[in-house]
Amino acid sequence: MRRTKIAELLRTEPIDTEVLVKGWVKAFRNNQFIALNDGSTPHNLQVVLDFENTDPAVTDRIKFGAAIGARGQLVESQGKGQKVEVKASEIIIYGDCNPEEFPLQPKRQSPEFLREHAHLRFRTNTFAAVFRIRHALAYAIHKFFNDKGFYHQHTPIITASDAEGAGEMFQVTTLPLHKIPRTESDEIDFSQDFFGRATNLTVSGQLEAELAALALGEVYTFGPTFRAENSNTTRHLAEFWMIEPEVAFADLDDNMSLAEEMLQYVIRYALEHCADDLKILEDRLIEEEKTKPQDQRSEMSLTEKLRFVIDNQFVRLTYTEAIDILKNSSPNKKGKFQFPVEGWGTDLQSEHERYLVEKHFKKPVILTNYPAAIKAFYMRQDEAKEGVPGPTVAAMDILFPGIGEIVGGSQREERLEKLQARMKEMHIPEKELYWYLDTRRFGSCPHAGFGLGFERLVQFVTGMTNIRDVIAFPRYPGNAEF
RNA sequence: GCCUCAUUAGCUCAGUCGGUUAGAGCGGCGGACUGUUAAUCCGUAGGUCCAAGGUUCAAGUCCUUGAUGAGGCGCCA
Repeated sequence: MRRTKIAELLRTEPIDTEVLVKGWVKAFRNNQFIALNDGSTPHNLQVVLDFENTDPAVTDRIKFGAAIGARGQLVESQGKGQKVEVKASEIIIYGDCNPEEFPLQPKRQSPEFLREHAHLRFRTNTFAAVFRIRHALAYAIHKFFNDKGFYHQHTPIITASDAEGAGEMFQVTTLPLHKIPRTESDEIDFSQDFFGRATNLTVSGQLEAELAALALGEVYTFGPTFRAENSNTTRHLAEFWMIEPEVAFADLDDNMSLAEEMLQYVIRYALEHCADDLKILEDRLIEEEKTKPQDQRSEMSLTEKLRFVIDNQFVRLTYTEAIDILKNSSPNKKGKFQFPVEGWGTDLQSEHERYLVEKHFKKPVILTNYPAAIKAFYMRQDEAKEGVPGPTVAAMDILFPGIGEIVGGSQREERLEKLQARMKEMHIPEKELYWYLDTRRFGSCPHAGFGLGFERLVQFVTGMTNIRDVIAFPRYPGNAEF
């Protein structure tokens, strides 16, 4: 007999048919009622035993966490709480689960504890919901771009360029670490290394994506990204997944519109396809809120927050305008900011970004046209503008409540001379990036793109406050377990 | 990397001013009940108080150092 998934069974409700279900025991009540979950849905199926006619050797093995199968008649439930249930005629034990040794318990456990048991946390309602939503978001991203005519590109994970300036890199080598070969001038002799040169794990697929965009028109990457920064926060990982669209013949406005449309699309997709999982996470957050003092509770529930983002346009304003708002803000005047807003030219602190997003506008904000001095070499240089004290670039950062920067992007500098001048200023060796500059030499055109931190998106949609809880096996300083 | 806080039973946590035998809820185990919904009821076991050193007649409690975890900041997606 073929196994029916619980999701399908609950969807079609084939009453009075013989079914076979398989899953993990979530609860065993009254020696009689098994709550069974197989991961296909957050909902459990109730399996009812005829306890008087079931071998005690079998019932003794029906423990929280055990893997079992149940064959029987699907019938209308006599109890409240579920429409249907399976009257079991046979129970198959696949895998026992000793409750004295199993770290999980049928009760709330802290995210910190579960993180230490990340190999088992999929079994919890919360994490099962998170990882189903993570999948749905990944799928929605591919669907969004595919339906718009974008081509998914796989960019290299091992790269020889260390000129991207996006952060510290992990070195990749096969040289023996206990006996590193040296040149005559006592430098590490990378000519003996696997690739014949120094290599690293990628910090961004952008530069390669640009090459593809300048032929295929509209492309995106969706791959792992590595940063060897010693970051200890709730929104940084050493290994994370990033989506990087790149569009030919697009300017900064097109870029912002694409990012906004994509974010709203995928959030709407989650609301439409993951309602039950979102409900679990929303209820979890409501419970958590109860432990907080009144003034620290959030005004909106999780789904209200998500609806709000898809129903409202993001605010677009320039860095220069943001500085004005911040300078005149009451926390700045009252000296409430830990870092007072000095003036034009310095980067915004996260408390400033949070003020703009969470207090002033109360919605996602796109900040644009940052000072050139604080942004990357490849961003397009703006024309001088009245009221703007210094040179700016066509950059944009999308800031979300609670998460901060979820997207960072720009229109790219397509003019060869301007790009070369900028690289010289920032001491980026042209020689290493000859291939990047070639796109500006041969058929260059205006183009733009951005990077979306996938885990930050998953964080926002699931309401998980720590980024380490939205990726199965997080990598961060001092931790590469599992 | 910097700052703050934490570490007590399997889990979540309480432990007063340093005082004699370290507690609760949940979970586990045993039993009762048998249409339950994190079932309920009764009983029961369970402790290297993070580690090392120090102060003291006396340390879970105070001090020092370290480890681990959390939150904030920086780096950024």
